[in-house]
Order: sequence, then C-alpha cells, then structure tokens
Amino acid sequence: MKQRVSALLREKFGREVVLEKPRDRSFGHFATPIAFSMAKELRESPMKIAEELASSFNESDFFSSVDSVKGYLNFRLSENFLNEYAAWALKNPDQFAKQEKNEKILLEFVSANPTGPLHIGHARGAVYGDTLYRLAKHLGYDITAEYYVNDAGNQIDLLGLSIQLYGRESILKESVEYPQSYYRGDYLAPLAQDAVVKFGIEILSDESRQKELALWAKDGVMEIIKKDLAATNIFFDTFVYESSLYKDWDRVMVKMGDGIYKKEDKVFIASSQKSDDSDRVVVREDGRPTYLAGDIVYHNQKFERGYEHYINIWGADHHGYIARVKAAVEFLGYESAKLEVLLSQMVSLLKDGEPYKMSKRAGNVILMSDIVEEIGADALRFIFASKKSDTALEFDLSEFKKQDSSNPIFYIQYAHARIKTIISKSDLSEDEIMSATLKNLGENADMLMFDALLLPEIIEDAFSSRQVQKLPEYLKSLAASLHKFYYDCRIIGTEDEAKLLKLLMVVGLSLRTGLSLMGITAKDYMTKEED
RNA sequence: GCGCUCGUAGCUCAGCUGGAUAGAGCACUGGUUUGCGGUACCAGCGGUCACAUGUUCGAAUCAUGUCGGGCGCACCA
Repeated sequence: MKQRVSALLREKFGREVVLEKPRDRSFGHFATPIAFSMAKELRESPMKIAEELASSFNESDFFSSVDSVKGYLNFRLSENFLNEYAAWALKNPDQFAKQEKNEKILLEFVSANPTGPLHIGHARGAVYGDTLYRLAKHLGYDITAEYYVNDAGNQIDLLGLSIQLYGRESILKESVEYPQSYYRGDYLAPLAQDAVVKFGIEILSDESRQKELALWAKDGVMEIIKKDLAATNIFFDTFVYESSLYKDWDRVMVKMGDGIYKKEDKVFIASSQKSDDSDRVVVREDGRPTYLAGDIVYHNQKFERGYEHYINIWGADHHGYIARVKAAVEFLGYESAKLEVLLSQMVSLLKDGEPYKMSKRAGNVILMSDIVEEIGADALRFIFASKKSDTALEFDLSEFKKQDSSNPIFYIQYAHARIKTIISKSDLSEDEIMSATLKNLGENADMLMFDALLLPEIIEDAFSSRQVQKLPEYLKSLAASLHKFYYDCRIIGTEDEAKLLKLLMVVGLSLRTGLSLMGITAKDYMTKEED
C-alpha cells in the first residue's frame, strides 16, 4: 500500500518522497513534508508549494483527496482501492502481506554451549532470532536458521568434570571439593545416572575419561536445549558441530594466506591489519586451537556454502569479537560486509518489584524453562520481541501474569477473541458478510480498516530495520483501535452489520497474521483463569 | 585508558534514515452505554527528551564535547 503510494509519488515528482503518518488521523492516510524540501530550491514558501502540488492531483482511483495543510501534503486513499485490497486479503489470507524477496540468508543464533539448559539471556536472543526468521520467511527470503554447537574446547572437559563431581557426591556419596569453575544444576542428575548405566560406575572417578564422558553427554544436553526451544516454538533448520570442522583447518590456514603467521611456536591471525586492535592467537604452543580458530573455520564453511547475506545474533558481551571474525572473513577472501552481527543485550528480571531469585536447583542462573512455566511461552516471546534487542532490559514477571489490559499479550488476544465471538453471534452467513462492500464506513471504521491493512508495511519495515519490536507495537495499537471501535459502535442488528463484520474480519486477519509471525497462536475465545 | 552502547513521565519502555501539539503501559485520581464478553472504554495527573555547543527553514532524532550507567578490551568459551 505504502509502496504503491510511494512509487506513484516518486514518478510524479521525480524524487524520493518521505511518507509518514499524519499528525492527526482526520488529515488523511498518508502525509509528506515534501514542500519543505522543495521550498529552498524553488525559493517559494512551503505553504504555497504545497497548495500548488495539492491542486495538481486530479480525481483518481487511488486518492480520494489530496490536501495541503501548513505546508504538509495529506493524502486520502480512495474507498475503491481500500475495498478491493481488503476483499483480496480476505479471499487470500495465506498471501496477505507476503512477498517474494528470494535472497539467500543464513541466520545463526542461540548457539549456546552444549553444557547446560538455556537461561534467560539465551531466551532473548532466541526469540529475537526466531522472530526475524519468521518475518524473513513471510517476506519470501530463502533463510536458514542455524545453531552452531561448540562441542570442542575446555567447556566440554568441564562438562565431563561436572558430571563426575555430581555423581560422586550424589551416587557414590563421597564428599567432594568443588573447583572454581564447573557446571551445576539439576539437569546433571539424569546424565550422571545414565552415564553409570552406560559406562559403569567407574566412569565417575576416572579423570582420564572426562572427555569421553562429555562427548557422550553433550548430545543429551542438546536434547534439553532443543526441548527448551521447542517449548517456545523455536526450531532450527541446521546444526553445525564445531568438532566436525577441524579436519578443514590446514586447508583454511592456507586459504588465509598472509593473514596468518607463526611466532614463538604459536599461530596468530594478523587481524590488526584490518580493524582489530591487535593480532590474536589462534593455535597455542601445545597445538590446541583457541576459540577463535573454531569461528574461523566455521565462517569459512558458511561462506563456502554460498549465501548472499549472513546474520549472526550474539550476546552483547561478545561485541569486541566482531572485528576479529570480520578480519578473518576478509583474509579468507570474502566481503565482510555480507556478515551482519546483531547483538542481544542482557536481561534482568523482577518479580513483584524485587530481583528474581536464582535457584540453587537451577545452578544459580535463571532458566528459560522456569520463566516459560511461570508466565507461558507467548508472554515470554512477546516481552522479548517488544523491546529493542540491543539495549539492556529489565522487566517484572508479575505484569505478565495479569489477566487484563495491562498485559499486552492478553489485550491483543482478547481483541482477536472478540472478533471471533461477534461473528459467531451474527445470523448472517459468511457469504453475506463477504459480499458486503467496504464503503461509506464513516470516519472511525475507515481508520480501523486502514490500520488493519498496514500490516504488510510493518512486516517489511520490522525485518529490514531488524527492529522486530515494531510488530508488537503495531499489534497493540491495532488491538486498541479495535477495542475502542467495539465500544463506540454497535454492530449486530444494525443496517451495516454485514460490512462492519467484514471490516472486523480484516482486523482479525491482521492480528492473527501478526501474532503468528511472533510465534504466537491467536485465540478464538478467552477463558478466565482463577488464581 | 581505549572501544562499543545507553541516558525520554515516579517505574518499565516506544519514538531516532530530522518534520505538524514528544507517546504507551504501570502507578495515582475521577468517570462510562437501558446494547454485541466491563478480561473493555474515556478523562485527569505527570516531561529542561542527561547537559552544552554546532548543522538546519525545522533537532528527542544528525555532529562534537562533558557528565552518568552498562558491556567489552584472554593463549576462557
């Protein structure tokens, strides 16, 4: 809709035209301050230019009016156009707001180490990534969701150690001295028990078998992680294992050319030649690769697979790492501009105004699964999708347990349920409703319909700006318009019943489509929960 | 110290590719249909958009600086 207006104006004026929402809805559907920018070159007052521009529009199928107000141009779309667009959307709900972008994108996110269940910080990145993924799919991108499994390196040994410690204490009843770093939490219990069944009791005490134990256990941990994700409606297309990549290391080193050098028996990447502060070690004296080495082979593999664009979602504490990986990508002979790194910031939780307590049981972190259990997957997704991902966030769980308009997810669901209910109450058949014409609706209904038809623009904007919070913002305001309209305007039993119901169907379609892009299923009726 | 980032209502946050009177929810105060789900709606209260300078017809938005918060600056992952 906006694209069409924009294209039409670009052709008419021969320049890009900024379109925005009018200050006051009664002004029209779209507005542009174009007269201000033309004022300077034409040496005329903006008001006069706007008036001349406004009068240069004839009556067209597209605009019913074009007015100038204080230098702004305000456009009103014709009823013909809106009616046809709405009718098309209702007939083709699966096509509504879709596009065919086709670009091949690789989206890597979560990629938490396979050493324990996901915590609340992972959840934010997970929701952000999955929402981008859903938006991209809807826009027709050929996008792949990928999880990189760090199953090599120290953290794997640490997992083995942690299972042994847990088993020695709880199964062998030894008194165990805990080192400074190890993993803890209830999830170790079944791993320790299964390990005993599979390997025998001696696996718990034999330090030389830590790695063997961990390499077996990591698959179990990955199952836990996948379960956490699935409970929030998040699924991946591909999993890439770090351990499977090192066979390519020699070849990748050669490919890096001058980007790599040896010094004091260590291998460095000359990342300071690019935008990094200093060169980094990639292979230690004893031959063990560093964390960066894994990412170099991984990114080489990504680029060899041939995508047009790469998006990584990382925790914000890794931001200093971006320059190194980009340097490596360039040494490998690829355009680092194709690699886009998005950051997901920390989350602090409150409950009833107090900091949320981390439980010993969980290993002194806040588990994603605990929060899902407490407020539900829908609310969790909604919260994380409604805030800019790259700024720190603090929120109170208790707000999302309420069953009223202060809980945005509830508010939107209720709007959708109201639409469903009223349509089922009407005596009119679906054919009668669908054959109504959406014209002469009056100001309020007209604006409601326009709002509902804005979804395609919102989706496109939310994805291309990577600002997914634009979608929940939109859904909240559409729900508010619906509730207000419902309150102000009686529908059943009036002359306009058919066309008003049709209008509500359009709103319902937008709400439902928008929610599904957030991984949330729209409800057809609400049930009151008792505390 | 260097780098990244944030600072908007009492609280949690939108708005930031410059545009008309800076928004929402919570909290607080008051109100609402002889009717479709009051799980809703409306109104009031509340702001030096951290501060300063600059660019511009126009700055919460861009630039520079200052102050304040967070994060990072490993041969850890």
